[in-house]
Amino acid sequence: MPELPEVEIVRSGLERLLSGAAVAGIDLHRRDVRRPMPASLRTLSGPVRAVRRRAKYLCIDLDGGGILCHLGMTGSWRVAVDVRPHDHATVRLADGRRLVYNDPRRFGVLDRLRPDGGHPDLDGLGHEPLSDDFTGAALAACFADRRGPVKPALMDQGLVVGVGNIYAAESLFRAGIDPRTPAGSLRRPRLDRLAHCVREVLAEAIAAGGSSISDFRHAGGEEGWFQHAFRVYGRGGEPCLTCGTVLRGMALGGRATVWCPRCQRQRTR
DNA sequence: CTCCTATCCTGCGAGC
DNA sequence: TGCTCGCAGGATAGGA
Repeated sequence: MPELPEVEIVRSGLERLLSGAAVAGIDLHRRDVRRPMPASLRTLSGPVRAVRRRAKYLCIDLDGGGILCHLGMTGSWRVAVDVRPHDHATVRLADGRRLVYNDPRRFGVLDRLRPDGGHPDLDGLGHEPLSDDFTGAALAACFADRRGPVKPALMDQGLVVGVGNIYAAESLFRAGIDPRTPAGSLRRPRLDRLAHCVREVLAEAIAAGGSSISDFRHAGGEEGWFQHAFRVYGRGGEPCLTCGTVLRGMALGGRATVWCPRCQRQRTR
């Protein structure tokens, strides 16, 4: 479910829900998700100062710390009026509402932020693709000496954050770049284009409310619409919507990858 | 370093 | 209808 656009939509939903709210306490319903959830989370309380996103992480800032959350593949937050399987933690608000973290596969992370809002998981992350410093020049510096394919490089959170399997495929299609192209072989004009296309695809996805695959929903239960705009993701064997060529698929870096052999090239011709 | 694979876990759809 | 298999938005450890 969650790549940068989906996490950003969750963030803005939580921001709206938590604006002016205060945390009364946190209940943990099991010991761990992907990692152990620290017992010190239970002692957090007080007014919500901010709801931030960094990479695919959510940060709920409270005085003296806060909550760090990564949604993994299947994490979600909802205002609970019921109890469901895989509810792993409950944030009790002072007004009586209960905000519940649910995560069937338990690939997510819930941890406590330091009082300064930092966390070891937030160190060593790469460029935010929607920030001004995300340019072809930045990509050139990241990709230098990388001989592996560009798609896994684009998904490496130490280089560029927030881009996962869907948006990597869609961005490379839009940029006309074959996902197998050695990252370090790409030159400036194409990297400028790639940076531009990544930014454009992510921004459009946010505007469309994200991509609802199987279970992604907004905090209010609405679906996103960007899944209807996919040009290549999940379309292996089907015709390219631009040129009609049959889209090709193979695993890259262990992830399903689809591209158009005609529209996407390793070199410009 | 870089790169590749396997792994964590549950749910769902395809195919038999 | 009911079963098994493969695969899924992510991240990381371990080996080559």
